[in-house]
Amino acid sequence: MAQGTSGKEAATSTLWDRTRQLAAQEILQTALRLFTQQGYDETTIAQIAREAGVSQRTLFRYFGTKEDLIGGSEEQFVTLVTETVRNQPADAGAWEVLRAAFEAALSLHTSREEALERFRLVHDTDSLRATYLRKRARCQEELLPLLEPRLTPPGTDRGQARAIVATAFACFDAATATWLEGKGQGDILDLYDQGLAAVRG
Amino acid sequence: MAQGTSGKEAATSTLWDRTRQLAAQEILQTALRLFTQQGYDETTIAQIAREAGVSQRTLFRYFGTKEDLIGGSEEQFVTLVTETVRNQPADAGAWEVLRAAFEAALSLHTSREEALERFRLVHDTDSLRATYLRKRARCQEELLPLLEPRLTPPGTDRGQARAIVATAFACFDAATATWLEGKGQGDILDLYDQGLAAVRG
DNA sequence: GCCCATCTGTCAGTCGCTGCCAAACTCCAT
DNA sequence: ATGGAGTTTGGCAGCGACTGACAGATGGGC
Repeated sequence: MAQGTSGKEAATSTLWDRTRQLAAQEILQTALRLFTQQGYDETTIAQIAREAGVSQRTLFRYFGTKEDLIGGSEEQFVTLVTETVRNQPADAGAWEVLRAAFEAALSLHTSREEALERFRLVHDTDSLRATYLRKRARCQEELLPLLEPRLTPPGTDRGQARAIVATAFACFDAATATWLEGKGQGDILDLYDQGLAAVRG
Repeated sequence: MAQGTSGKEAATSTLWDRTRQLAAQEILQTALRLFTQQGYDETTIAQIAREAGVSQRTLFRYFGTKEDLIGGSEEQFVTLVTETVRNQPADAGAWEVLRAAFEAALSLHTSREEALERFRLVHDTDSLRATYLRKRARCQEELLPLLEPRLTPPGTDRGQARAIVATAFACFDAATATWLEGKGQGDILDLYDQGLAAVRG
């Protein structure tokens, strides 16, 4: 497909999978480059496929959706959040657990610059923002049963649990929005704490 | 286009506009009927246009997007919320004002059944849910400057204001979700109060 | 009745996305 | 290494949402 790989060190899996992974990476990098260069909506699948050296059909087999080309990180985000919550000590409260999950999720990004770029792309592109919000909503629903046993007043019902989770995510979103507005100044988690403090008096 | 209107009482505007409005209503009713009958994604624009007696092109001239066929109510929702907030007494606090806005928005629905049906459609259809969330986000941003002078601790900054607005909407969403889960039992506003109480408790 | 403005339908085209089929490829057994 | 089995790939045709352009119909003002 692309250049022949001269090196042939032993790999964990078959040569096929390695090629596959390489192709996926190539597609992803091309897509991200074009998105940041000329915008998401202005970049067509055809162009990405052409520049990545694959057919449109193959591209859609790797990533089922155009949004998936940038949404992979969101998928990671969701997975990491739920996983972190699951692995938290049993005596930790709901708010505490959620904060830890956000902290873990934020540590995914390699650099401030990369995080800023990606956040801005999602924040400014309507369709991407919509997809993110959708995934976030699903994540909240998944978190619900995990958090119910951690709620401090035992009389708390499902509806209230939902409100708590929704609030945590809302404050996280507000924090990232403010962080973006300030061009990446300060720490998102600090902004999250400040926002939550304002809410909970 | 459709049947000739035999009645010709004096109207506020020209006959043209009246015809226009009638056609729009016809399209809207047809769309809503088909959506609830066979689902949103399973209903094509072509089908709506055919059954409403207009061309696809005309349909798109009336409603720029398929989502607009059901999103009109959301547009109303957003408008009413911001307008209510704007007309609130100057000494009312942010939380108070937001609650009043939600209450006003909920009074839009004619009946519990209709509200239930529409909420469920938006809640269960991914694309519609995404569009609703997008509009909600824009609404939050518009509300921000209106609420900043109403925040009780004067040292509250923009980031914290954003968190408060986001939390209010999050709790409202949680309330509607819980309301839907309970098949419309109880009052959404009560659920909202309970959720917020759990958050701010 | 006539002209102008507006609206409407038709047509063609773009873009995201999917099903289908034949060719190319990797892998394994012989 | 050779053949067969299972995957993967690319090209093609097609669907559905949506848009621009053009020609024709329609209402309003004279």
